[in-house]
Amino acid sequence: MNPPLADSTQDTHRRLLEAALVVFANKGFDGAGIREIAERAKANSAMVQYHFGGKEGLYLEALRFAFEQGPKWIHMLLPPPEIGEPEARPKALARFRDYITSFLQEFMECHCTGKYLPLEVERAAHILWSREMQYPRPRIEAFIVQSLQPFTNYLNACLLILRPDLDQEGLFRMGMSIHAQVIWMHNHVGLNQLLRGKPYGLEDLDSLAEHFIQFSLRGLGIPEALAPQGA
Amino acid sequence: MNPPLADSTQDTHRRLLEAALVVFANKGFDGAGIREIAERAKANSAMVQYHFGGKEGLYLEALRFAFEQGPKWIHMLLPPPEIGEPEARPKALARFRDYITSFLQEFMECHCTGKYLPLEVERAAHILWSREMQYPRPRIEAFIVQSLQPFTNYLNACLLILRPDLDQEGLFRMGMSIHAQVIWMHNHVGLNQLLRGKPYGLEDLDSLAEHFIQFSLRGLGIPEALAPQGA
DNA sequence: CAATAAATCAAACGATTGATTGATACCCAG
DNA sequence: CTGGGTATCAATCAATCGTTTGATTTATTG
Repeated sequence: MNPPLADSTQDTHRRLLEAALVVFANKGFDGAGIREIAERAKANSAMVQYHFGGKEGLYLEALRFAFEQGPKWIHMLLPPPEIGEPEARPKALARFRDYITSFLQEFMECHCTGKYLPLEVERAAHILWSREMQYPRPRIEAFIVQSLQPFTNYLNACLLILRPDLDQEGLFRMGMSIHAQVIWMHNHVGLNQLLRGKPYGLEDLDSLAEHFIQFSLRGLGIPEALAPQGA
Repeated sequence: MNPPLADSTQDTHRRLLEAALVVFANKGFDGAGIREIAERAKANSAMVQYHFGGKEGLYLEALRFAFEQGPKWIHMLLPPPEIGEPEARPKALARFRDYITSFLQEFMECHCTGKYLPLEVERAAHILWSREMQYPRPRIEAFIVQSLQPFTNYLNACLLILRPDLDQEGLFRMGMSIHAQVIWMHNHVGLNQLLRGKPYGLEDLDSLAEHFIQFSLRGLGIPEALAPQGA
């Protein structure tokens, strides 16, 4: 079945996926043509039906493929502290710093250099991700929410300790204000470049992360939050 | 020429525009069909070529139409204070409050009730706006930046006074962190609803605006910013 | 090697796309 | 009424769409 398959078998499958990622990202679902995708993948257009059951199937698989890239890094972070844990507060503060930094770093590394995939493909994955986040295709919504769950959970766990006085709605709004900032970087690369004049690059990573951290900690109303380097 | 034209003449023109707004918003440029737009507008599909020179022309005009709705309210606000002006600081603070409040109010009123146009059309205008902001079509970029100029200018004028110590890049980042929050509300209505469980409505307007204002003022590092009601 | 299955391909299918055409209805000035 | 410009319409155009087909090549197995 799957494991012992030869090279070329899974090869066109994979090539189609990567090509689809790029073309779908550049032209959208309706704007992209199966023939163009197949041509870029150096495959026959009929292979789309053979491997994925059609254009829609290819799109879904490409999305799944793109979304797999995302939540990997968050599981590499130290877990946020539990509620009753000793030293919970400074730990939560450090985890919060890690979260913002890693989010920005992962995104910018993928966007500026191809970290996991060819640069073009990786960029396409980001574009598809953010596009579906804004206007999820029908039947994708549940998948989107599920893919975002690890992120919202991680941040929420930190906030729960940093601001134990807030109710659920208050926490949600804080999370919104914080996530909005980093996701803005993620979703509006082109617009940022237009407004700023020059694009952000890897060299801006540290200072940008520090800005978002400081702004958010102050916004959160956390008194102890001044040293640039957390534990 | 234009002024003395009869009813039905400009009528189909307008009907086509509104229908295009909705269909383009729902299905994107490539997903939308001329025939569907014409049918919704109760017009012949050939009228698209006659009035707008083709599908692309209709899309551009629909965008222009949608974008005209936007920058109206910002010119109704009191102008931000000049640099040397007396009382510049408290004035800038008040203008900042007005800006955030009006931004959110305008958007939510348009989204929840149709303020200027039929609700469906107005929602479509917002969708088109945010979509083009994220992935501007070729030849649209300049138009986008130009449409956003009044907003960035207004906020920047306030920040320039509230944080005169910051350099250009520092101001840009503050503007980013602030705008990201309110535009997040604007661009991710559906996602917010999914994550929160229930959608935001007009009844949340005041408390939401207050949250964004407080969070941003704290994030800005402004000492005097506590009273809910500004001058 | 032969045989079965999986994978690939060129070609063509029907449907739909945006655009075009030529005729028709309308309106206002002469 | 007549003439000319504007607006609308049904019908049609070539092109492209996603999909299907049937033959062919490639890989796997007995």
